[in-house]
Amino acid sequence: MGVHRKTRNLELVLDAFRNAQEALSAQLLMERLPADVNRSTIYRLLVRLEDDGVVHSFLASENVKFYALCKECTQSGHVHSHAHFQCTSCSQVVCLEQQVTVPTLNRYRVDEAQVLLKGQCATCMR
Amino acid sequence: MGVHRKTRNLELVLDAFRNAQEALSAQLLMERLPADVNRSTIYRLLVRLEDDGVVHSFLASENVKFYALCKECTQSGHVHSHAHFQCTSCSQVVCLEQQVTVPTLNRYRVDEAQVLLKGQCATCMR
DNA sequence: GTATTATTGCAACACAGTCGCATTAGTTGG
DNA sequence: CCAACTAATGCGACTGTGTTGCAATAATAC
Repeated sequence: MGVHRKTRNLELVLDAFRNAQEALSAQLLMERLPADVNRSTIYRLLVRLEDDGVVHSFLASENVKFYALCKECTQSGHVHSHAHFQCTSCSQVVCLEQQVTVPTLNRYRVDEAQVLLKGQCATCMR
Repeated sequence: MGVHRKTRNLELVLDAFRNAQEALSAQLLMERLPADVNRSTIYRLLVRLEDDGVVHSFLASENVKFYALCKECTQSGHVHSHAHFQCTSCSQVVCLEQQVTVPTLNRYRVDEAQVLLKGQCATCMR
Protein backbone atom coordinates (compact mmCIF):
# COMPACT_ATOMS: atom_id res chain seq x y z
CA MET A 1 0.00 0.00 0.00
CA GLY A 2 1.53 3.26 -1.13
CA VAL A 3 1.93 6.38 0.90
CA HIS A 4 -1.27 8.35 1.34
CA ARG A 5 -1.36 11.95 2.29
CA LYS A 6 -4.62 13.01 3.78
CA THR A 7 -5.85 15.52 1.27
CA ARG A 8 -9.20 17.14 0.71
CA ASN A 9 -9.67 15.45 -2.64
CA LEU A 10 -8.94 12.00 -1.27
CA GLU A 11 -11.45 12.49 1.54
CA LEU A 12 -14.07 13.79 -0.86
CA VAL A 13 -13.70 10.81 -3.16
CA LEU A 14 -13.80 8.28 -0.32
CA ASP A 15 -16.88 9.97 1.13
CA ALA A 16 -18.59 9.84 -2.24
CA PHE A 17 -18.02 6.09 -2.39
CA ARG A 18 -19.16 5.56 1.18
CA ASN A 19 -22.35 7.51 0.53
CA ALA A 20 -23.08 5.76 -2.74
CA GLN A 21 -25.19 2.65 -2.93
CA GLU A 22 -24.02 2.00 -6.46
CA ALA A 23 -20.73 1.84 -8.27
CA LEU A 24 -19.36 5.10 -9.62
CA SER A 25 -17.62 6.09 -12.82
CA ALA A 26 -15.21 9.01 -13.02
CA GLN A 27 -18.01 10.94 -14.65
CA LEU A 28 -20.54 10.23 -11.89
CA LEU A 29 -17.93 11.06 -9.32
CA MET A 30 -17.32 14.44 -10.91
CA GLU A 31 -21.02 15.24 -10.77
CA ARG A 32 -21.14 14.49 -7.06
CA LEU A 33 -18.00 16.34 -6.09
CA PRO A 34 -17.53 20.11 -5.86
CA ALA A 35 -17.03 21.54 -9.31
CA ASP A 36 -13.50 22.68 -8.56
CA VAL A 37 -12.12 19.17 -8.13
CA ASN A 38 -9.85 18.57 -11.06
CA ARG A 39 -10.66 15.92 -13.65
CA SER A 40 -7.13 14.53 -13.84
CA THR A 41 -6.98 14.35 -10.09
CA ILE A 42 -10.09 12.21 -9.95
CA TYR A 43 -8.68 9.81 -12.53
CA ARG A 44 -5.37 9.66 -10.68
CA LEU A 45 -7.06 9.06 -7.35
CA LEU A 46 -9.10 6.22 -8.82
CA VAL A 47 -6.00 4.54 -10.21
CA ARG A 48 -4.21 4.93 -6.89
CA LEU A 49 -7.11 3.67 -4.83
CA GLU A 50 -7.39 0.65 -7.07
CA ASP A 51 -3.66 -0.06 -6.85
CA ASP A 52 -3.93 0.13 -3.10
CA GLY A 53 -6.88 -2.25 -3.05
CA VAL A 54 -9.31 0.26 -1.63
CA VAL A 55 -11.62 0.09 -4.64
CA HIS A 56 -12.01 -2.37 -7.49
CA SER A 57 -12.96 -1.55 -11.04
CA PHE A 58 -14.80 -3.18 -13.89
CA LEU A 59 -16.05 -2.21 -17.31
CA ALA A 60 -19.71 -1.55 -17.94
CA SER A 61 -21.49 -0.58 -21.13
CA GLU A 62 -20.44 2.26 -23.34
CA ASN A 63 -16.80 1.69 -22.51
CA VAL A 64 -17.07 3.25 -19.10
CA LYS A 65 -15.05 2.05 -16.15
CA PHE A 66 -16.86 1.83 -12.84
CA TYR A 67 -15.38 1.71 -9.37
CA ALA A 68 -16.71 0.54 -6.02
CA LEU A 69 -15.29 0.10 -2.55
CA CYS A 70 -13.79 -3.30 -1.85
CA LYS A 71 -15.76 -4.94 0.90
CA GLU A 72 -14.80 -8.59 0.86
CA CYS A 73 -11.15 -7.90 0.37
CA THR A 74 -8.55 -8.26 3.06
CA GLN A 75 -5.17 -6.66 2.93
CA SER A 76 -3.60 -9.92 1.87
CA GLY A 77 -5.95 -11.29 -0.74
CA HIS A 78 -8.34 -9.61 -3.13
CA VAL A 79 -11.52 -11.31 -4.10
CA HIS A 80 -13.50 -9.67 -6.83
CA SER A 81 -15.36 -12.67 -8.01
CA HIS A 82 -18.75 -11.15 -7.43
CA ALA A 83 -20.99 -10.20 -10.31
CA HIS A 84 -22.10 -6.74 -11.29
CA PHE A 85 -25.42 -5.58 -12.60
CA GLN A 86 -26.10 -2.69 -14.94
CA CYS A 87 -29.55 -1.37 -15.76
CA THR A 88 -29.93 -0.79 -19.49
CA SER A 89 -32.44 2.00 -18.84
CA CYS A 90 -30.84 4.18 -16.19
CA SER A 91 -27.28 2.82 -16.61
CA GLN A 92 -26.87 2.42 -12.88
CA VAL A 93 -24.32 -0.16 -11.83
CA VAL A 94 -24.31 -2.16 -8.59
CA CYS A 95 -22.20 -4.88 -7.06
CA LEU A 96 -24.09 -8.11 -6.45
CA GLU A 97 -23.72 -10.67 -3.70
CA GLN A 98 -23.55 -13.45 -6.26
CA GLN A 99 -20.16 -15.08 -6.25
CA VAL A 100 -18.75 -16.27 -9.52
CA THR A 101 -17.15 -19.65 -9.73
CA VAL A 102 -14.19 -19.31 -12.03
CA PRO A 103 -14.18 -22.26 -14.42
CA THR A 104 -11.01 -24.15 -15.22
CA LEU A 105 -10.10 -24.30 -18.87
CA ASN A 106 -7.91 -26.65 -20.78
CA ARG A 107 -5.87 -24.30 -22.81
CA TYR A 108 -5.89 -21.22 -20.62
CA ARG A 109 -4.95 -20.22 -17.13
CA VAL A 110 -7.76 -18.11 -15.75
CA ASP A 111 -6.79 -15.51 -13.20
CA GLU A 112 -9.88 -13.39 -13.05
CA ALA A 113 -13.53 -13.43 -14.04
CA GLN A 114 -15.56 -10.37 -14.89
CA VAL A 115 -19.30 -10.87 -14.91
CA LEU A 116 -21.66 -8.13 -15.94
CA LEU A 117 -25.37 -8.86 -15.90
CA LYS A 118 -27.53 -6.48 -17.87
CA GLY A 119 -31.23 -5.89 -17.59
CA GLN A 120 -33.62 -3.66 -15.72
CA CYS A 121 -33.56 -2.52 -12.13
CA ALA A 122 -36.66 -2.38 -9.91
CA THR A 123 -37.13 1.35 -10.40
CA CYS A 124 -37.02 1.19 -14.18
CA MET A 125 -39.22 -1.90 -14.45
CA ARG A 126 -42.32 -0.01 -13.38
CA MET B 1 -32.46 -8.19 -41.15
CA GLY B 2 -31.76 -5.01 -43.05
CA VAL B 3 -31.01 -4.66 -46.71
CA HIS B 4 -27.48 -5.66 -47.62
CA ARG B 5 -25.77 -4.59 -50.74
CA LYS B 6 -22.91 -6.82 -51.69
CA THR B 7 -20.00 -4.43 -51.50
CA ARG B 8 -16.27 -4.98 -51.46
CA ASN B 9 -15.91 -3.70 -47.92
CA LEU B 10 -18.64 -5.96 -46.59
CA GLU B 11 -17.01 -9.01 -48.19
CA LEU B 12 -13.59 -8.05 -46.89
CA VAL B 13 -14.87 -7.70 -43.35
CA LEU B 14 -16.80 -10.97 -43.44
CA ASP B 15 -13.76 -12.78 -44.86
CA ALA B 16 -11.59 -11.36 -42.11
CA PHE B 17 -13.96 -12.78 -39.51
CA ARG B 18 -14.18 -16.15 -41.24
CA ASN B 19 -10.39 -16.40 -41.40
CA ALA B 20 -9.90 -15.35 -37.82
CA GLN B 21 -9.73 -17.84 -34.99
CA GLU B 22 -10.15 -15.07 -32.46
CA ALA B 23 -12.47 -12.17 -31.91
CA LEU B 24 -11.58 -8.92 -33.65
CA SER B 25 -11.70 -5.29 -32.62
CA ALA B 26 -12.11 -2.47 -35.12
CA GLN B 27 -8.40 -1.85 -34.71
CA LEU B 28 -7.39 -5.44 -35.44
CA LEU B 29 -9.75 -5.48 -38.37
CA MET B 30 -8.09 -2.41 -39.84
CA GLU B 31 -4.69 -4.04 -39.61
CA ARG B 32 -5.91 -7.07 -41.53
CA LEU B 33 -7.76 -5.20 -44.25
CA PRO B 34 -6.26 -3.28 -47.18
CA ALA B 35 -5.06 0.08 -45.97
CA ASP B 36 -7.57 1.95 -48.13
CA VAL B 37 -10.60 0.66 -46.29
CA ASN B 38 -12.04 3.61 -44.47
CA ARG B 39 -12.09 3.71 -40.70
CA SER B 40 -15.67 5.00 -40.43
CA THR B 41 -16.82 2.36 -42.85
CA ILE B 42 -15.42 -0.38 -40.66
CA TYR B 43 -17.16 0.99 -37.60
CA ARG B 44 -20.40 1.34 -39.53
CA LEU B 45 -20.17 -2.17 -40.91
CA LEU B 46 -19.61 -3.57 -37.44
CA VAL B 47 -22.66 -1.80 -36.09
CA ARG B 48 -24.75 -3.01 -39.01
CA LEU B 49 -23.53 -6.58 -38.77
CA GLU B 50 -24.31 -6.62 -35.10
CA ASP B 51 -27.78 -5.18 -35.66
CA ASP B 52 -28.38 -7.86 -38.22
CA GLY B 53 -27.22 -10.59 -35.88
CA VAL B 54 -24.27 -11.64 -38.00
CA VAL B 55 -21.74 -10.82 -35.31
CA HIS B 56 -21.98 -10.23 -31.60
CA SER B 57 -19.90 -7.83 -29.57
CA PHE B 58 -18.53 -7.61 -26.07
CA LEU B 59 -16.16 -5.38 -24.17
CA ALA B 60 -12.67 -6.53 -23.32
CA SER B 61 -9.91 -4.78 -21.42
CA GLU B 62 -8.81 -1.26 -22.13
CA ASN B 63 -12.33 -0.32 -23.14
CA VAL B 64 -12.08 -2.01 -26.51
CA LYS B 65 -15.08 -3.58 -28.17
CA PHE B 66 -14.52 -6.96 -29.79
CA TYR B 67 -16.65 -8.67 -32.39
CA ALA B 68 -16.99 -12.28 -33.48
CA LEU B 69 -19.25 -14.19 -35.84
CA CYS B 70 -22.41 -15.57 -34.28
CA LYS B 71 -22.32 -19.33 -34.48
CA GLU B 72 -24.98 -20.59 -32.12
CA CYS B 73 -27.50 -18.01 -33.16
CA THR B 74 -30.47 -18.71 -35.32
CA GLN B 75 -32.42 -16.09 -37.19
CA SER B 76 -35.10 -16.11 -34.54
CA GLY B 77 -33.19 -16.15 -31.27
CA HIS B 78 -29.78 -14.92 -30.33
CA VAL B 79 -27.83 -16.73 -27.70
CA HIS B 80 -24.68 -15.05 -26.56
CA SER B 81 -24.44 -16.64 -23.21
CA HIS B 82 -21.02 -18.09 -23.83
CA ALA B 83 -18.00 -16.78 -22.03
CA HIS B 84 -15.03 -14.96 -23.54
CA PHE B 85 -11.39 -15.21 -22.68
CA GLN B 86 -8.77 -12.52 -22.97
CA CYS B 87 -5.06 -13.10 -22.51
CA THR B 88 -3.53 -10.41 -20.33
CA SER B 89 -0.19 -10.80 -22.10
CA CYS B 90 -1.04 -10.76 -25.80
CA SER B 91 -4.54 -9.26 -25.42
CA GLN B 92 -6.00 -11.86 -27.76
CA VAL B 93 -9.69 -12.54 -27.26
CA VAL B 94 -11.53 -15.77 -28.03
CA CYS B 95 -15.05 -17.08 -27.67
CA LEU B 96 -15.31 -20.06 -25.34
CA GLU B 97 -17.62 -23.02 -25.46
CA GLN B 98 -18.57 -22.51 -21.83
CA GLN B 99 -22.18 -21.54 -21.53
CA VAL B 100 -23.15 -19.10 -18.86
CA THR B 101 -26.16 -19.79 -16.73
CA VAL B 102 -27.87 -16.48 -16.19
CA PRO B 103 -28.82 -16.24 -12.53
CA THR B 104 -32.21 -14.96 -11.45
CA LEU B 105 -32.13 -12.03 -9.12
CA ASN B 106 -34.70 -10.69 -6.72
CA ARG B 107 -34.65 -7.03 -7.49
CA TYR B 108 -33.55 -7.09 -11.11
CA ARG B 109 -34.64 -8.56 -14.40
CA VAL B 110 -31.57 -9.97 -16.12
CA ASP B 111 -31.63 -9.98 -19.89
CA GLU B 112 -28.03 -10.64 -20.70
CA ALA B 113 -24.84 -11.87 -19.10
CA GLN B 114 -21.37 -10.81 -20.17
CA VAL B 115 -18.58 -12.99 -18.91
CA LEU B 116 -14.96 -12.16 -19.56
CA LEU B 117 -12.33 -14.47 -18.17
CA LYS B 118 -8.84 -13.06 -17.99
CA GLY B 119 -5.57 -14.91 -17.70
CA GLN B 120 -2.93 -16.36 -19.96
CA CYS B 121 -3.25 -18.29 -23.17
CA ALA B 122 -1.21 -21.40 -24.02
CA THR B 123 1.22 -19.46 -26.18
CA CYS B 124 1.98 -16.86 -23.58
CA MET B 125 2.25 -19.34 -20.70
CA ARG B 126 5.50 -20.78 -22.03
C1' DG C 1 -29.74 2.57 -69.26
C1' DT C 2 -31.89 5.33 -65.60
C1' DA C 3 -33.66 6.20 -61.10
C1' DT C 4 -33.39 5.11 -56.41
C1' DT C 5 -31.08 4.95 -52.29
C1' DA C 6 -27.60 2.22 -49.56
C1' DT C 7 -22.91 2.78 -48.86
C1' DT C 8 -18.77 5.25 -48.71
C1' DG C 9 -15.04 8.77 -47.78
C1' DC C 10 -13.83 12.68 -45.54
C1' DA C 11 -13.29 15.75 -41.96
C1' DA C 12 -14.83 17.26 -37.82
C1' DC C 13 -16.38 15.95 -33.56
C1' DA C 14 -17.34 13.66 -28.79
C1' DC C 15 -15.75 11.46 -24.96
C1' DA C 16 -12.90 8.60 -21.64
C1' DG C 17 -8.70 8.54 -20.04
C1' DT C 18 -3.46 9.78 -19.84
C1' DC C 19 0.75 12.59 -19.35
C1' DG C 20 4.45 16.24 -18.70
C1' DC C 21 5.47 19.85 -16.03
C1' DA C 22 5.39 23.60 -12.98
C1' DT C 23 3.09 24.73 -8.61
C1' DT C 24 1.01 23.68 -4.13
C1' DA C 25 0.73 21.66 0.17
C1' DG C 26 1.03 17.42 3.47
C1' DT C 27 4.55 15.40 6.25
C1' DT C 28 8.88 14.69 8.65
C1' DG C 29 12.97 15.93 11.15
C1' DG C 30 15.26 19.19 13.62
C1' DC D 1 7.64 26.43 14.66
C1' DC D 2 10.44 26.21 10.46
C1' DA D 3 12.70 24.23 6.57
C1' DA D 4 13.25 20.49 3.39
C1' DC D 5 11.32 16.83 1.00
C1' DT D 6 8.25 15.09 -2.16
C1' DA D 7 3.33 13.50 -2.84
C1' DA D 8 -0.51 15.54 -4.80
C1' DT D 9 -2.59 18.89 -7.71
C1' DG D 10 -4.01 21.87 -11.70
C1' DC D 11 -3.51 22.84 -16.26
C1' DG D 12 -3.30 22.05 -21.00
C1' DA D 13 -2.19 19.15 -24.51
C1' DC D 14 -2.62 14.76 -26.10
C1' DT D 15 -4.14 9.72 -27.36
C1' DG D 16 -7.36 6.40 -28.82
C1' DT D 17 -11.99 4.60 -29.68
C1' DG D 18 -15.91 5.51 -31.67
C1' DT D 19 -19.67 8.75 -33.96
C1' DT D 20 -21.78 11.97 -37.26
C1' DG D 21 -23.14 15.29 -41.15
C1' DC D 22 -22.78 15.70 -45.73
C1' DA D 23 -21.64 15.30 -50.41
C1' DA D 24 -20.04 11.80 -53.72
C1' DT D 25 -20.21 6.99 -55.30
C1' DA D 26 -22.02 2.69 -56.62
C1' DA D 27 -25.22 -1.49 -56.00
C1' DT D 28 -29.77 -2.73 -57.20
C1' DA D 29 -34.55 -2.60 -59.23
C1' DC D 30 -37.25 -1.29 -63.06
